[in-house]
Amino acid sequence: MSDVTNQVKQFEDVLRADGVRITRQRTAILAVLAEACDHPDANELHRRAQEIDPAVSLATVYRTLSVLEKQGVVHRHSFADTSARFETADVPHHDHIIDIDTDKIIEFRSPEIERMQEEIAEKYGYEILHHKLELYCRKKKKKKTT
Amino acid sequence: MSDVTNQVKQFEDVLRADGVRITRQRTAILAVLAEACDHPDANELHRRAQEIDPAVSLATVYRTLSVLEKQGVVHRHSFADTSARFETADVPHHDHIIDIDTDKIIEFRSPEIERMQEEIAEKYGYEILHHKLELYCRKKKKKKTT
DNA sequence: GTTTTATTTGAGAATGATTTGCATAAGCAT
DNA sequence: ATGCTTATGCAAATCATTCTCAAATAAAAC
Repeated sequence: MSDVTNQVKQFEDVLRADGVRITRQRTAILAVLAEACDHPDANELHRRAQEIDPAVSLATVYRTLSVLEKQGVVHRHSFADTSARFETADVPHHDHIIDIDTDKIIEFRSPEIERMQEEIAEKYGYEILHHKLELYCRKKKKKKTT
Repeated sequence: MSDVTNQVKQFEDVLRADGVRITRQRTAILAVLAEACDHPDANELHRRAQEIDPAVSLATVYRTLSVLEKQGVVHRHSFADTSARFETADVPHHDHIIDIDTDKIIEFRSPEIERMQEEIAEKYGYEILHHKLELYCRKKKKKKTT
């Protein structure tokens, strides 16, 4: 059984455990999310989901994404774009470098930064539920600048 | 001369230096931004600007905010809300703790975290143009939980 | 201070993303 | 299979934001 199929099953278990019904369209959307290695927006997810099952409407994509976000299965991002972008929440937490020229997104982890975040929150009497760290960057030129 | 008046003049100088015209409505919007200690959205800025000068339309607020952002006079944020929120860029850079229960926003600085961000970007061959660090938090209970 | 000229403005229409109402379809516990 | 409840599709509604265009007005030139 492929990783994707397996992951979809895992997601479905999480949902079922919370009384969320597993429908054809939700399975299709979960499959798309599981195999996406980028950060697609609702429209793109809709396009991809329809390749698996044409009976998926855009409204359902939006509704499903909200459900999945509430269940903690996906994360919603709003980078520089106007539309929200999504990714599965199963991978270990990471933050993002956004290449402002190419829109390419690089994921990175920094346990040290996260430790410091905890310290800061602690200082103000808060606990962190989640956080967002985005570095908007440009490739460094090696020699002469353009 | 009040701090606010003074700051508005400073902003105007920056704009003029770039050939941006100083209009009644822009002055009003700058004044509102200068005295705002929260992070208002365009609608709220519009409401406040109209108290100073009723001849400020919402479209102009949006247009002006775009100009000001381009000039580096304001920063645009998109926290959990749907609408963008703004603050003047004159204060030293800082990041935000967002209280998810009360929506209250606390500003903090961490030169150490910023140093680490630089290291990470460097590792990938990038230079950071700007960044965004947001901690979505909840107040810690002292004793028993609710 | 008046004229010139390019910008800026207000009002509302247009857009794009996301949500919602409602009648129908379909999960899932029994 | 049956019934109850939730999910779906479609289209209309919302929300934030941008755009169009004629009229107003800064700043520059006289």
